[in-house]
This record gives sequence, C-alpha cells and structure tokens, in this order.
Amino acid sequence: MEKSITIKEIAKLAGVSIGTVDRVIHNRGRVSQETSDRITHIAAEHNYSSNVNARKLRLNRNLRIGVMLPSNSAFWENHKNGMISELDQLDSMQLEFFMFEMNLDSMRNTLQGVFEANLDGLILAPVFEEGNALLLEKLETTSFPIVLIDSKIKGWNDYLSFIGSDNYQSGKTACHLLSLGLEELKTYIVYHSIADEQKGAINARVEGLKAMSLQWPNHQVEEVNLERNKITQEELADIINEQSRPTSIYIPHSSTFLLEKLLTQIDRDKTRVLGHDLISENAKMLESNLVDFLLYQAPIRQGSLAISTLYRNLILNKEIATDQPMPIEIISKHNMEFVKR
Amino acid sequence: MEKSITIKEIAKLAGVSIGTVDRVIHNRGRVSQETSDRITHIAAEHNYSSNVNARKLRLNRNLRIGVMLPSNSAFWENHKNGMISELDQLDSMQLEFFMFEMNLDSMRNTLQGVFEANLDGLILAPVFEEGNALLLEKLETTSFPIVLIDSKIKGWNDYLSFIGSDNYQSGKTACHLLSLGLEELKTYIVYHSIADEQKGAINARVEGLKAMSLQWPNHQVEEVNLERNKITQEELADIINEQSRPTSIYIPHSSTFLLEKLLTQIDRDKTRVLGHDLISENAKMLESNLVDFLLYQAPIRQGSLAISTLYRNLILNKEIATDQPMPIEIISKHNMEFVKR
DNA sequence: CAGATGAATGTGTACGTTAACGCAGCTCAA
DNA sequence: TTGAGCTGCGTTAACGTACACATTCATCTG
Repeated sequence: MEKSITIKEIAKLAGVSIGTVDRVIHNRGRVSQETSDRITHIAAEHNYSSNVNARKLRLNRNLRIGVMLPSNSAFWENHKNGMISELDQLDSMQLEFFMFEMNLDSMRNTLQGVFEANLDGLILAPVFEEGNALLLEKLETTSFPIVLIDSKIKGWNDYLSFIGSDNYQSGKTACHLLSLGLEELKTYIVYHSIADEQKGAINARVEGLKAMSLQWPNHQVEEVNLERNKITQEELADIINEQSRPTSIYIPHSSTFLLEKLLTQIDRDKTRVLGHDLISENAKMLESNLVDFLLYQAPIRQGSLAISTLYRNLILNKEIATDQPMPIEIISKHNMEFVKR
Repeated sequence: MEKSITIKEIAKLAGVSIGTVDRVIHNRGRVSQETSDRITHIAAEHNYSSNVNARKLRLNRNLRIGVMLPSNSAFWENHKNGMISELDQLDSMQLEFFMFEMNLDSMRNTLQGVFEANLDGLILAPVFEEGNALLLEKLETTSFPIVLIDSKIKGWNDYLSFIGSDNYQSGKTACHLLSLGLEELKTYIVYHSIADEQKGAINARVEGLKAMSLQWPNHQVEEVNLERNKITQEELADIINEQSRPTSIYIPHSSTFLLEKLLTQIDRDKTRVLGHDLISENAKMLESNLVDFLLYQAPIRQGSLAISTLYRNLILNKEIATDQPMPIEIISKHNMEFVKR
C-alpha cells in the first residue's frame, strides 16, 4: 500500500504542468505526441494510479449502477436485498432497477431503457436465453463494466466479473445427501410450476444428480413433471409410498413450497427430501420437517458481492477476478437461521 | 444518499468561520459555550456527517489496524488470509499482527505491544480465557473500536462488533447429519491433540450434539479422549467395528486429519464421520472418503468481514451490527471446492 | 505585414476537511 | 507598566484531481 505517484509529481518529472499530465491521462488530446509519450512512460514507470479520494471529492457525484433482472419473482428478491444493503454500507453509488419479463418485446424495451440511462456500470442476470442475441447487440458497444449474475452469455466474455454457482456440482451434492447411508435408493426428481428463468439452472442440476447417480448401481432415478405428466400430488404420493426401497424426492427449483400436499402425504421415515433456495416458504418446510435439506446459492451474498465488485472496480480501481464462484450451501433446520446473514 | 451539510454551510448558518465549526466538531476547545451550542445544534439539525473523501484526502494516511491472534496455529491462517485479501481490495488501512501464546506472560507482553502501538482499530480473538482479566484491564481504557472474532469476553460488551459462529448450534447440526436416515446410532465423540485455544468452541459443540441426541432415545453418545483414556487409534477402531449398531464418529475440533489411522481401520460402510474445519489436510480426507462431512465456520470470510467492518466504521462512518453471526457451512466432497471462495 | 487560426501548454479554482497560524482583547503576576 | 499567557475567533495552505479558461507561439491568410 505504498503511495502512488501523483500527477503533480509526474508533471515535475516531465517538466510540464499538471494540466498537460491530466490531458494525457484522460486522453483528451491536445498534447504533442512527444510529450504524451514522455508522460505515459513516467506514469507507467511509477505505476501511477489516481488518488481515489481526491477524484471522488472532485467529481462529487454518485455512480449510477443499473440492475437488470427478471421482474416479479421471489427468487430475485434476495439478490436485490443484498445489493441494497451492501450499497447502504458503501457510498458514491446509486442503483437503478430495470426489470424485464421473459419475452422478446419486454427485453427489447428494457434494454433500450438501460442503454439510454447513461450508466456507469451494470449488473445483469442474462437468464432469458432467447433474448441473448438482443443483449449481445447492445453489450458489444458499451464501455461501462458489466457484472453477470447467476448465468453467463454464450460466446461473450467481455464482462467484468461473473458471480454465480455451479449448478451441475450442486446436483452432485444433492445426490450425495440423498443417498447418504443408504444401500439402495429410488429418487424422484419432481418438477412443478417452473419459472422460465430457472430452466437453465434446473437442467444443470438434474444432469449433475444423474451423472452422480450412475456411479452407484443401486440408485434409480425417475423424473416426474406434475404438469406434463398430468399427475396430482396425491397420486404421486401414493406411488412413492408403494415403493419398497428407501426413496428420495429431489425438487431442483425454488418452488418446493408448492409441493406441500405431496410432502405431507408421503412416508417421511422412508423418504428423504431435498429442495432448493431458502425462500421463506421453503424455510417453513424445513422448520416443520417436511424437507430435510435445501441447497442454497446465497443470493443475498451474490447481490452484495455484485455491488462491492463494482465499487472495487469503479471507485477503488482494483483488479477484479473474472469468476467469483459462490459456494453451494447445504441448509438444514439447524443451521438455517445463521445462513440468512 | 442525499448529501450531508458541509462545515462551510454550517459556518454560514451559524455566522462564524469554518475554523470555529471545525473546533466544535472535533472538540478541540477554544470556543465559547454559546457558539459551541449553536453550532452543535445546527449540525445535529441538518445531521452533519463529515465528507469521507475530503477527510481522507486531507489526512492522507493509513489507519493502523492491529490483529491479535494466537500464534502458530493452522486454524488462524485462514482468518489471516481473509484479512489480507480483503485489505488488498480496500485502501487506507494497514495491518499489524500481534501474536500471542496461550500463557499469561505472553499475553501480557503482547498486550503491551498492542497498546503502545497507537492503533486506530483492533481485531481480537479472545480465546485464551485465563488471559481475559488481563485483557479487560487494558480494553476498558481504549478509545479505538475493537472487533471480536471467534469468541466474546464474558462481562464485556463495549466492542464494535462480534464475528463468529454458534458452536452449540453447529453441534446440533452435526447430530442431525450423523443420524440422518438411521433408526439407531452410537456416536463416538473423539478428542485428540486439542489446542488450548479451541477448548471453548469444542465444549459448546459437544453440548449441542448431546442436547440434540437426547431427543432421540435410540442415539447413544460416548466420549473418547485418546490421550486421557490412554487408548490407541487401532484399539478404538476395533471397538467401533465390534458395534452391531450403525456408528458415527464426531471429531469436534480441527485436527481431524490426525485420526487417519482410526478412520482407515473402521468399517466405513457402517460408520459416518464428521469433523470440523476445512484445512487442507482435512480436505484431503474428504477427497479420499475418509470423512463424510466437515462443518466449517468460513474463517476466510470471518477475516475479510472483520476488515470490512472496520473499514465501514472507521472510514465510511457507518453503523455496524453488534453481532455478525457466521453461517455454519456443511462441506462434503462435492461442494468443497466452491467454499474456499 | 497585420491579423486570424489553432495547436500545445500553463493557470486558476473548486471539491470539503483539517490544523497550523495569527490576531485581537483580556487578565494577572512580576 | 509591561509582557506573558489565555480566550475566542478568523484566515489560509494544503491534500490530488479535474476542468474551464488563459496564454504562448508558430503558421497561415488576405
């Protein structure tokens, strides 16, 4: 943390005024090539970086950070809360939310808003895959840093940082927890009311679980989509209860709480249940022992990390890791209250 | 984030110069009571808070943060790394380490160093209980903020913030994981080479596990202290293997890795194993399936949180939560690589 | 050759806070 | 009576950056 050289010192070394140095540093032109080179060289040599406080004092304005998320989903509330509370702990930044629906028109509109807003940075959850082409068009022309959250965009890696967890791996973790201590197992992967924006994550999780289950011949896996298979929760409960083997239910998305009927009617002594995401409805189900574990990607922390990432980049001028993987947390009734931070 | 009033504005409102306002704010005296009251009143009314950037620019010095930890323990390495990497992401602070041994003389010496060092803040792990009286003496006279990490000090609550996890609760979590899916269970709590500074934590964990096990009559718990009971790992392995019931081994401290002999000789199909702390030796044991789970209190995050807490308090002048509980993380082979951050 | 043009560079000021310094006017002991 | 010291206050120079504006000087135009 040695002090960096100042523009004043550079000016003296280069034999010019600080105005000239300033023009070079912000390349605002109007400086001869010669002088410019000399200054650039000196700055590099002493690895100049601008004094954060002086700059902030001088500019005396908030950076405007855009947040572009799907609207109307409990899933993103925690991310938002994380961002807001982190912001509250920092300074010099303000948030502007741009919510989009999962369709092309909405995406187009929202994008227009985002890129007219004259932002200094953007936090983006590119979970609407069909809209990514639209996104890419715009993203390629931007100059401000972009933090991707939850998902990446195929074929584009000009982002500042990615924050998210590895869903494939969390599927494997799920498998491990479900089969722990058992000699044979039948696992039902149950889908119900899946939100579009979660589809990518769900697929990866299921693939992870399946891959892991193959390593162990006594573990049979079956997928049940309540809507598509036209089966009620009661009917499924009956099927599960008829199984002679130990069974487990894996719900690879956040709407675990919608399966209350199913879970109250199965034989919980014989069936282990694992869901995703610690939203409050799901927390209640842990509490009442309807669910054994939830896997959790710490959305509050993801949100706060997204903000602090931009703070560190834009305000403190720090290097940022391209990938910031989030841990997959295993939540049981007993550690849940400590996880919410 | 509306802008606060500036001293210049206060000065104008109070009809005095900024110098006077400054003296009042930093109560450096030499101001009449009348004037002082008037200024205080105006400042409060407009809830003045000093501009962080201007102050930092003016002072232009690093805050000196002391870190007081037990020396020579792998357990604290992660905390330190967390602090250092967080510091690297911030600015205006520098660390000074003061390590102590677990005896009164060392504690006395270290304390002397700490309080002669003219610090602006302190991060303290008060894990040497016998030394707490010594600590208290000094702490009561200090003016700088203190962040407690890992443990609190009985009868003293004048700290800025406490960062740590609930060991009693993590014992309960352990019990839950160990008994999951089983109809009866014999759990061996195994102690081996306990470091003094972990004793408090260990007791709480064991209490948590025992309390939880009482809720379930088929769960019998036995404690084995390898040193005190003069029993070898091989002998214990034999005893465990003779059990007809399913068994589990709970190691409530970080030196799980020292029990390799025991763990290689037990029947792993019948015995579930749970340890603490994701130090690299333990990680290897997860990897090689000698251990099923590790409970983890995220020391890297504790370290970085301690630093950012002081940053937010000292530099950004933010309110700080008195308690910052850390989640108890459950680590298995499959999510471990994502936890190390 | 006066005057305009424009490129290259210097100057001045502001951002808000801090703290050293200075200046009256006063008290009080030598 | 003098001057040392105190009280209450104002003034001012930094801190480093950013940017509007001013200055210089060479070149070009009519």
